[in-house]
Amino acid sequence: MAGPELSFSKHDHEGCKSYSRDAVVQYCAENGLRLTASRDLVLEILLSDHRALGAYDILDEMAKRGQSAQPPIVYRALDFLVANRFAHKIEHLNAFLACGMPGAEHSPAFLVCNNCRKVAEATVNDTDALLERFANNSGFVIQNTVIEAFGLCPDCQETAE
Amino acid sequence: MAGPELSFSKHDHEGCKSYSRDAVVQYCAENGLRLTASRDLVLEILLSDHRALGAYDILDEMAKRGQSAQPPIVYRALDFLVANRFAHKIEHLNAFLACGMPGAEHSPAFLVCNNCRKVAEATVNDTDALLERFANNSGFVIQNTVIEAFGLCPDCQETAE
DNA sequence: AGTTAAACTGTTATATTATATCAGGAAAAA
DNA sequence: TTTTTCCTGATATAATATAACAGTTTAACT
Repeated sequence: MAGPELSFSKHDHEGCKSYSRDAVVQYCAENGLRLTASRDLVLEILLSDHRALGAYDILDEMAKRGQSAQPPIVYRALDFLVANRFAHKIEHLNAFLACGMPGAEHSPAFLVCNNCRKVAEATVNDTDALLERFANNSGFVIQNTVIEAFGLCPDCQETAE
Repeated sequence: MAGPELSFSKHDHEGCKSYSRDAVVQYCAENGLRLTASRDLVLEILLSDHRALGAYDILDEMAKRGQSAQPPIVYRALDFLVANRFAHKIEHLNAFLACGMPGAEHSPAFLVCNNCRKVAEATVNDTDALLERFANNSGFVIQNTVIEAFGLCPDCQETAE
């Protein structure tokens, strides 16, 4: 397993955001995808923190920014972002976050803080291999995986003490 | 990873059901838990197949059996069954299934068929170890995991051909 | 047994998450 | 410039899940 395990650490988040957004813009250009205004806005909101946001949280944030919209706008944007791996859904929370390696073919795994909702993303080749082995034993063919671990991030462990 | 990878194979399902239900009854007796009528009914419905059912599917089935009820009845029963590991939730589907090793302390992983919704359950000590290692690197403490793989079971692969 | 406390049920209402549908507009392709 | 495709805007509604509260059953205690 490998990945930019930065989410829980202090880091240059402005750089982090612009790096990710640039990657999305480039990927769209190379693949004939349209990063329209509403998609870009939702992406921008997700990129503002390494935290999982519900669709209606995003709607609230859009309203705060003077760009209020109806649910289908957000869900369509999220469908686009998730389909192209610019964002991921945390199934257990029905919440979304921006991807750490936008566009790249990968099977993500997540560490999600139960307290602050911050999320660290990693790729999970080894875990995948393990699931693959189990699947092969049963003759099952895996198409996609959901791997989410919940617990406490370093900061929230301290707070709890 | 190990587990009773029977779900996709033909097997003595009557035996399978009664084995599981007996295990639940015994566990409840040993731990002062009450398998009340509504909990038992929901368990019975879940045990009828190795398939994930939505809460409202369960309500429909209760109605068919002349035991119609309101949503809170089912959600409370599911809360009880899941809290005591007699059932699990497939997060990606918002659906539930009976546990293959009721009451036993375990971190389950699932293979879920996208076509027929059948589910095989396994325990994932190795995968857990892997997530643990990643978590430890980040100073994250895992409390629980969601591991779900989606794809095609052997039968549905044949059908698709 | 009688009393109390705890846990469970039944019911209504409502919150939360997500999608169907359809008219219209912008962008790209032909 | 016409056509087609994709995207938006808006309304309505579907699907999933919980809050709240009165009443009942069960268990625990005396």
